[in-house]
Amino acid sequence: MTSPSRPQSDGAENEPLALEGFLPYRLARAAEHVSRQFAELYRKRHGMTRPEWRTLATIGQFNRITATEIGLHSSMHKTKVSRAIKTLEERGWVTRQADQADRRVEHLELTREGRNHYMDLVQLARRYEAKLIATLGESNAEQLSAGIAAIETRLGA
Amino acid sequence: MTSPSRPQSDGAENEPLALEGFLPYRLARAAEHVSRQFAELYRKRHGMTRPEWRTLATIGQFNRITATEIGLHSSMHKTKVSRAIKTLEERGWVTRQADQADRRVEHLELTREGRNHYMDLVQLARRYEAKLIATLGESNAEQLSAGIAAIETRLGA
DNA sequence: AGACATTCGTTACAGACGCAACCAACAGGA
DNA sequence: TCCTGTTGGTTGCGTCTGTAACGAATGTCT
Repeated sequence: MTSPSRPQSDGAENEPLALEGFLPYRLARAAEHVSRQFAELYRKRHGMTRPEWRTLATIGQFNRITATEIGLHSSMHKTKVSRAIKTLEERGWVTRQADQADRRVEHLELTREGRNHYMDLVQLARRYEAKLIATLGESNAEQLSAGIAAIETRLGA
Repeated sequence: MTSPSRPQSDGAENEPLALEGFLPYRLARAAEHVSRQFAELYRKRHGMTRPEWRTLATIGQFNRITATEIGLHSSMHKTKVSRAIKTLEERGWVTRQADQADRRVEHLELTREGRNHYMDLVQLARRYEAKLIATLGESNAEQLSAGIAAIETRLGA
């Protein structure tokens, strides 16, 4: 197994990189696959885009929330949030309420119709997640979750 | 612990979904963070975009390859690949060679300058990956890798 | 040969994206 | 009060993206 002409500790510095084994690439690919698959579900059923789904999910989770807070909680740029809110409002799923103390702020809530969609969407999400975990296997899913958790921990820093 | 009014197996069907605990969201967020962080490195150093990095990495890995094969290997849409090749060619990092047998096909190779950038890029990638793994901790990184592997296994299906 | 389907790669187009600039509103100090 | 800086949210603009359509070349079947 020894290879005198090239030390094993070399790290193969002059050899090509295997993209398929490169962790950032693998992570991106896996995430995109899952995202696409799930997005296809709510797109077909509710005609929503990814920013819209995240926005609706966040408002539904907190009942009453501002645009800035949505961005923070769902990791979206404020322009994405702004545009998602606009279309959700035009669709009659979300209402804006001016803040009396600070007139820059608008509080967002779901309409009855918006809440109906939200509740259906939550079921859809739970079913997809359960199916995903079942497909991967409980053990693999837990490893994945632990790995992501490590990244999340470093996200603040 | 019993709760007669709502069975425990209910799965909290009528309760809001915590976005921050939803696996597809967590995966997407983690991947985007890592991608952004790494992209910042090769953007600053080589002025490359993500599709360009993947394209260069794939050509470098195989020495001689066609556009379609690049798309397959790097999980990119053919229009992305086509545009990335175009800019890399304009930059003088990639050359095209017509296939004699099938004139639809073009074989791509790196120029000397392209290979220089590629080799530097590979070092950059290896360093980033090593730093990432060190940051997460070997154990967490291995769990992440195993979780991703489970998704990759299901990617063919 | 001829007709039809498929493949390789490019491009026109419409939609989505983020950056930067912006307006309106607040906050704080002089 | 005035001046300056900050914050919430929107919008203009250039860029990137995927869909669909395309031209050219090849393969296949009759």
